[in-house]
Formats: sequence, C-alpha cells, structure tokens
Amino acid sequence: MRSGLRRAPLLSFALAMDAERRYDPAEIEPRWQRVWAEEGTWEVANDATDQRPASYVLEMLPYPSGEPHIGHLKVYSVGDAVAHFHRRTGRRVLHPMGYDAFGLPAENHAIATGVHPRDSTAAAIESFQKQFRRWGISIDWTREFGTHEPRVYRWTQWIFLELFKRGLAYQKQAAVNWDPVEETVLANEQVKDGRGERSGALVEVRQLTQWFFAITEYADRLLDDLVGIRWPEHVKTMQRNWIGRSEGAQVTFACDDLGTEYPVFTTRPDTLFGATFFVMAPEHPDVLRLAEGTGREQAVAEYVNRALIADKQLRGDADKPKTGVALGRTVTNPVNGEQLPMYVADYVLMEYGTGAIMAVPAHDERDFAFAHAYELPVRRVISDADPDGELPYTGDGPLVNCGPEFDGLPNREALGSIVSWLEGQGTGSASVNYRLRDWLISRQRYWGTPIPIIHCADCGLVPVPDADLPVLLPDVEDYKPKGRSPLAAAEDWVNVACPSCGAAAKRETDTMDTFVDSSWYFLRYCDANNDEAAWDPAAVAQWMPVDQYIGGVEHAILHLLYARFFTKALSDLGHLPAGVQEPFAALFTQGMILRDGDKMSKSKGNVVAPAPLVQRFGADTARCYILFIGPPDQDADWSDNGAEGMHRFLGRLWRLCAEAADELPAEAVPDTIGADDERLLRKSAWAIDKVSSDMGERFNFNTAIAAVMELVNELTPAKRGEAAPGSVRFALGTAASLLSPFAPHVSADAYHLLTGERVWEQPWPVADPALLQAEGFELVCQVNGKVRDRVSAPTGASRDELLALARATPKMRTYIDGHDVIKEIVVPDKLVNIVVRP
RNA sequence: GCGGGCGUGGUGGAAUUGGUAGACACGCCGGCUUUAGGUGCCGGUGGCGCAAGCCAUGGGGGUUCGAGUCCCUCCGCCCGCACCA
Repeated sequence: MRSGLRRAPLLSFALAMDAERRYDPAEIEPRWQRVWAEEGTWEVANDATDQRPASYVLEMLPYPSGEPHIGHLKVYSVGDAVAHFHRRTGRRVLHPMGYDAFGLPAENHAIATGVHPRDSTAAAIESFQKQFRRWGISIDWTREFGTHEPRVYRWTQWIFLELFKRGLAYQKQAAVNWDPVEETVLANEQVKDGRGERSGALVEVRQLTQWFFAITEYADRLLDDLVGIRWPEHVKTMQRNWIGRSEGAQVTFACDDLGTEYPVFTTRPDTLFGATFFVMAPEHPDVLRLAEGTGREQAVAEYVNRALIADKQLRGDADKPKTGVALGRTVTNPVNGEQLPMYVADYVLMEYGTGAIMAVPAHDERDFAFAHAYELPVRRVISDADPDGELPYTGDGPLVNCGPEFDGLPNREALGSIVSWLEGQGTGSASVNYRLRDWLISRQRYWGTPIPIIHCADCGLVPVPDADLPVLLPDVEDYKPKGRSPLAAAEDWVNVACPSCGAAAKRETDTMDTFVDSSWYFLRYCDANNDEAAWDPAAVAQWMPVDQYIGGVEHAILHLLYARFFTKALSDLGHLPAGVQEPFAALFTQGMILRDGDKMSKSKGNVVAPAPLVQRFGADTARCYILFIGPPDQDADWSDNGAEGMHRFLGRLWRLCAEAADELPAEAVPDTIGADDERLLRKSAWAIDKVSSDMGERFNFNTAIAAVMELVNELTPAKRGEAAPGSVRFALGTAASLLSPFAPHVSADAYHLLTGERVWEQPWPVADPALLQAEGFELVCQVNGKVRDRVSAPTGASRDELLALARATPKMRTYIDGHDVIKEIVVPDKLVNIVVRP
C-alpha cells in the first residue's frame, strides 16, 4: 500500500500510459525471431579450432503429415531448453532439424486422392517449418533436409550398397510377415500382437524373397554396449529382451530310419536324460518326409495344413491347449541311446532355434502339458527338496536318473559337464541363441528409397554403380500396391542394361523401409550439405555421438535399435571414427500429453492443436506450460486453465521488468545492503542453484520453472519492501535469465529492457555461495517424532545449543516436563527430536 | 506368466541422501483497485474440530527416535515381452 500511495499523480499517469504496454507476445515473439533469423544466431560451423566443448542436442525427426501436434511441441520444447542451456553453459551446440519424409501415410493419401506424395509431403513440411519458426525453436536451419530428397536418399542408397558389398545386406527367401491391408511385408519389429503396427490388420505368413540387413551379426555388441550409454533403464531392458540372448547347447538327435540328423537348441542340457519325446514345428521342412511310409502321412499333412493357416496370434497363446500328432518315427537321445517318439506340434516355432526341440516334460511346463495330453512318459531327472514333489519342476537340485557319471551332481554344475561330454562324442556343443532376427527392409510400396540393385540373368544381383546414384524414384500413374511394388509398373524405369555385362536386366522394384532413412539421418546433420560424400568423417568426429537425444518411448526398439546397428556397421566399414560405436550417448524419453486421461486422437475429437494455442497465448506460454505441467518423462493431462495461468505468470514477469526499466534507476546492487536486499539476493541465488541443478542433473523443468515463479513472487512492488533498485533489477534480470531456455522470447525482451543486453549471449548465472548459505533456519522441535514447535536458530549451532533452544519453548515444555527423556536426536541445521517415556 | 513403472488435496504436481507432507500452479472463496468487461493486486484454501488437538501420501503389517521415501504383503492402474525350448 505505502508505495502505491506515495506515488505522485504524475507517476500514476505514466502507469496508465504503461497499461497500453502490456505483455504482448504477438509483438515480442516475431521481433526476436527476426533478429535470430537475420543474424543466424543458432547456426554453428564445423570449426575444429573452436575450443568450446561440442554438444549435439537432437530431438527425433518428425514425420511430416498435416500439422504438428502437441507431442511435437513438447519434444521440441524439451530439446530447445537443453540446447539453450548447453549454449549458455559454454558449449557450442549443434541443434538441427529435418523430416522423415518417406512413408505410408503420404502414399495412402496419394492412392485416395491422386496427389503425388511429393506434393503432400512438401505441403506438410512447409507447415511444420512454419510452426517450428513460430515456436522460436533454436534450430540451425542451414542443415535442414528431408529424407525424401534425392540429394539425401542418394546416400541412403550408398549405405545400402556398402552393406551389400560386405554381405550385411542380402536377399533370401524366408517366411515373412505380410500385411494384407498395406500390401507389403513388415519387419518383425513392426508387428505387434500379430497385427501390422500401422494398419492393425492380422499379418499373414508368406514365403517370399526379400532384402534383409544382417542385424543379428551385431546382437552381442548391441547387447554389450548398452551398459555404456545413459539411457532410461526400461528402454535398455526392452532392447535386451528384444535381442533375447540365451545361452545353452546345440544337441544333435539322429533319426536312424532316414539317416537324418536334427539339431535342437536347449538352455537346459542338464535335463537331457529326462527327454522322453521330440517335437518339430509344423513349418519344419522335413516333417512330411518323416511321416512318409509310416501310415501317418494324412494325419500329419492335415495337422500341418491346419497349423499353417491358423491365426498366428491364436497359435501363440500359451494358454491354448497343446495339440500335435505323432510322426511315426523316433530319434536317438545322444546321452543314453533311447529312442524318442517324434511329434509335430504347433507349440514349437520354426523361427526360434532350429524348429525342433527335445521335450523334457518333468522340467518344462509346455512339454509337461503336451505329455499330459498325449499320455507320454514323464521322467524326473532333477531332485526337488521334496523328492516326490509336484512336476513339472523348473528349479535347481541334484541330478537323478542320469547314470552313475552324473547322478548327484548339482544340475547347474552338471550342465557344463554334459555339454563337454557331448562335445567329446561329437553330438553337441555350447551354443547361444537370439530372439532377434535379421531386419527385413524390403517394402512393396512406392514412397520410399529405391533399392539400388539391378537383377541380371547372367550376373545376378548387380549394384548400381556409384556414378549412377541416386536411383531416382520414377513417377507412376497408380500408387496402389497389387502384391508387388507400384514401381514395377514403370517399365521404362525397370528395364535397364546390366552395368556389368550390358545385357537386358531389370531394376529391383522394392523400396526400403523408412526406418533405414532414420537410421543415419543424425550423421548427415553433421555435414548436411556435402555433395561429395554422405559425410566427412572429420565432421562426424566433431559432433558424434549425439550428447542428448530426445523422443518418444514408442521408438524404444525399432528406431533406436536400428540406428545403433547402423552406427556399428558403418564404423566397422571405416566410414565413422572408430570411437563412434553408439549414436546416442544419452537418451531422454518424454511422456505423452493426454486429454482427460486419454490419448489425443482425431477420432475422439479431443485434440489440442498447438497452432491455435500459440496464436492465443504466444509460443513462450505454450512451451512453458507444456514443461510446467509435470515431469517431462511422464504422461501429463492437458488443461486449458493451466496455460492461462502460465500466460499470467509470463505477463507478470515481463511487466515487472518493463516497469523496473522505466521507473528504477539503472544502479548496481549497492555495497551495503539491507534486510530486503539480502532477502531478494538470497532468493535469486537459491533460484539460480535450483534451476541449474534441475536443468543439469535431471530434466525437472517443472520444478525449475516453479523456482523462477517463487523468485518473481518475491519481486512484486508490495513485497520488495525497502530493497534498493539495483537489487530489484538484479533479481528481475536473474529471473528473466533463468527462464530463457523455456521462454526465449519474453526472456530476451525483458532482459533487454532491463539491461540493454542479449540474454542468449550471457553466460549462465552462477550463484554466490555466500548467499546460498543461510545464516539462520527454523529449527523443527519434535517430541517422539511429532512436530510440536518451531523456533529460529542460527546456522551451524552446536548440538547442545539446539537442544537447549528446543527444550526451552513453552510448548515443548508441556510435552517434556514430568516425563523421562530417553533419547535426544539432533539433526544439525534441521531438527531436534526428544524421545520421552509416555 | 515374466520384466518395468506408477498410486500424495477438488486438479496437475512438489518433497536429491529416511528428518517440517502438500513447493509451484490450476480451481475455488473473500477483499481491494480499476474498468464497459476480461485484466491487475492482497489474503485464504488437505480433512475433522469452537479450540487445544486429532487424522491424513491405495489397504494391511514391519524396521526406526522419526517412513510418502526402506522391507513384507495385498489391491488397483499403465507399459513392454510372452508356447523363445
């Protein structure tokens, strides 16, 4: 009240005039964006002489479709905050942007409307560019590209050929996942619960010749190198599970009738003596041959046919009763010569291991269920604590029924001995199996990078010569896939001379999975305008690996695994500095923005679009609110009111700075300070410390922003008290400075009004340690662990002093007097707890 | 089934190592100023109770002087994998 009443009439008049100078993001934001664009503020050179540490901050590149949605606003708000913070803490920061521009939605749109995917993609990219600029994201736009541009996919093709030349890209016939809606094959990673990830259609298994990348060759390295990267533990776990390494043994069972041998993979060679039957997958190529001449032919053929056409998902259900039929043959158990009856059953999968298993019903639940259903013998070979305990028993114990050589050995020890024994006999060896399979990259679709291979009747698979790259995507009339790639219809394009022998030959018509494009785009940013090479290794050496990668957890397996594989393979091929083995040194996965607890989706009609939001409140408000709503790695529920609150806060900060710039003399913090000065300076130091640690050590932007709010709350004219103008200006400047990674425009404007300086050119503030050290604190006084009183006490007071203070207060006396004190606990600078006998 | 995460006011959330539960904000209530109105400013706001106080972090139990935090157990929600031999 006092300061308000003291104001002269002239000042109120000035205030009334100021009322028109309200916080106006529509004016502020474009003005600063223009400065940054004209000066190329966020551009960074590949300058090896720059002594500042390099920092590569990258958000997952967007798939350009329609308009950016709220998830884009979140990921780029998080990434931009990191980029700004890194810059202001003395690093030179690479923060680029591009577009994952090939893909099915644009192509499906083309099928529906006839609009070329190139045109719809260009339109989407334009609207993304517009929004990103409108949001004021600090991007080095000189490095921008789309993966659909020939100058980029030329190098995607080059990488393919490099992998091809080293045998890491190859063609094979295999049982593959066919999506009947998208009419293309899919990688295993793109099939969820037996359904195509995009279309939701049940996938069919087809035998087709397709292109693969040999990611399984890198299984162990992909597994081992997870320990060295700073990724969320659950993402690492998902990758480990996906790779699915298991150690065990390969054991060979011979079928003497046919003179054939069948290896099986088992993680439990210690149970080999307990094998009582043998099972093959319905897809196993020998199944029909085995049944031949046994009288079982028809039963087997019927079972196999039924299994092959059955729903893949239903078949995979572990609760489904076990079914199968006998093959009428036996195999020999190599450890004891027993003849084991052979079965075909759909609980054995062709894709894992060898497509055949030894069945040990006593110690495996699935084998037990099968044995139970078909009344097969069950033989215990591992003793339980209770020797007659229930079977199947999957725990550990000493071996029984395994012959004099192994009986009595603890099963885990016996495991090694049995494998050695098998090795000696030539019937088995230690072996490792993976769940991971090679990455199927062919797509029978139009809008992707053409595979640069020519099929020649004489020469076979011939790589397109480097001079002929890029193989440009031809224009076609009809984008609709008809069980083959739409490219096959472009006959002028398909028919070429073999580069090797000159004879008539045909181009490969499949395109690559778009995940191939996103497996190396982060390398291209390092040297985005290089026409001579995909990148200069020296440029890559300056920036890679990405210091902070940010994106959605939905890519935990697909993109993040493929990119790791590419990085290792390209490093092995000598195209990357040897030290670059991992693409992303640190990963942050942001949560989704929900609406009323639900995912936003057009069909639910609960979508919050960023554009109207930014239009209404400004980019700073939208960005800050989205960071303030909760910890960025968690899902968060959207609230319109919350955005309004953030807008009020930014307005208050801006107004306080503008008023201070007008009304308070531009003085420094005085040498001798009063209590109110000290309070503001201490609060400033506290906020600097809090924001710095929230930014640097964790990504707690919500609490960082809350700390700035607390600081600003101390700075309203009514709360400033007698603080000197210099102190107020310092504290306001600190608030603007601390907020700049989240709200770059209003911070720049407020800071400039206050100081005439550019906030983004200022080093990150450092708290004065003397001001962080409080000189007094509120001593919490407890009796039996319950708070009974609080008194002020000097920092660093001794144990006895604190006890004396606590015991002296009247309230404490009422709880202590007349009771025996059993124990006194003192936590320095915090609390005293006096334990009394009740 | 296996693995991981989560559960705190009317709401979003805070509480770095066990030490004042509910920072900051939304919403709501009251007041002031100004206005045509939004805006702005000040104060209040977990529940019960007149108060002293008691109760409160999904439920139950435990360890401890002290538990949102550690342990056991149960319930609920979310995510990933799943007949992987």
